Amino acid sequence: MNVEEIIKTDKRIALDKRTIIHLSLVYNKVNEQISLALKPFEISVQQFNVLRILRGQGDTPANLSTINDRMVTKMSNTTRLVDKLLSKGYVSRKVCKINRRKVEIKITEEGLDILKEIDGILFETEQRILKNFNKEELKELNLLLDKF
Amino acid sequence: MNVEEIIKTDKRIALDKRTIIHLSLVYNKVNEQISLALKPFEISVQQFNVLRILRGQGDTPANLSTINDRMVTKMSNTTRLVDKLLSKGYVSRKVCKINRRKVEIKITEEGLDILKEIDGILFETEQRILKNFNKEELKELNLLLDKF
DNA sequence: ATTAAATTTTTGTTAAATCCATTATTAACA
DNA sequence: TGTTAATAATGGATTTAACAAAAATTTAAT
Repeated sequence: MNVEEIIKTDKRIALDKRTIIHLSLVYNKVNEQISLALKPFEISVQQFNVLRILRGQGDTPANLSTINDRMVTKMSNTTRLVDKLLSKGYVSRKVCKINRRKVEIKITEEGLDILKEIDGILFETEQRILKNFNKEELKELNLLLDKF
Repeated sequence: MNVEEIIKTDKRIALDKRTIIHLSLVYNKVNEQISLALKPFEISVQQFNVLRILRGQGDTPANLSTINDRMVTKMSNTTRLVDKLLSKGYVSRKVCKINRRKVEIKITEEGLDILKEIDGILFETEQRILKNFNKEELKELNLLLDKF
């Protein structure tokens, strides 16, 4: 991916600016491919992420703020994201007995099933996205990303 | 930024998966800071990008597909993005005489003025976002991003 | 010249994100 | 205990995005 070519400019862009544009372009591209991979399952990247978080929780039910924390997204949205997953039968929700302000959200068997299906496709997609990298380069990239 | 810490997991994540999650986290963080910097100007990142593209065009007016090309976003949105900028007086739009399907979009003086204002703030924001990088690291990062 | 095809932009519809206020419950504490 | 503050989640209103289809115009083809 060549930044200047994509945004069709002949001017030299300052390294800082270029880095941030570069990052956006790459993220867009990656996101596009992942959305596409999820499309047959009629699930959005966000919904998928919530499911993944819930699976990660094991038997411990998660409440909305926990999900929200792990998501870097806005709470008000998370409520409705969970609504969507609920209506698809992928999660269950009930009020927490100990603290009735909280809700306990758990992934259902159906949720686990669809995640299992998605896992394979997603793995392939990730491989494809990263096909030009060797292991060392990936490590290096992760180290650099840590600096943000 | 430590991935495992942010998404609060103790499991080891495969390098490929980790890279992609890492990228999303970084992008989100960056985007958040830039949106915040633009907020006082009541302009969205997308709108700002359009303005920047138009400034890059100099006197050559751009049509919608040109803008769209340089944006990695969907066309149907671009029309309405330009509508917004038009209503704020930052761009002008008229039908192209030679090919009446096309529109000619140009940035106005007001548009240039606000861009000039934003430039400074954005520069600071970029510096802040990248404060942990030295020049070599940025170059390295850009090289790695090219591999996507 | 007439019709079909392609290009460029717009519009309608629906879904998703964002902002801000509100409700419900619990915690703090004078 | 009663009052205020803090926390957790929800809901309404508005923007923005995504998808599909339509409208307007030009190009190509017979």
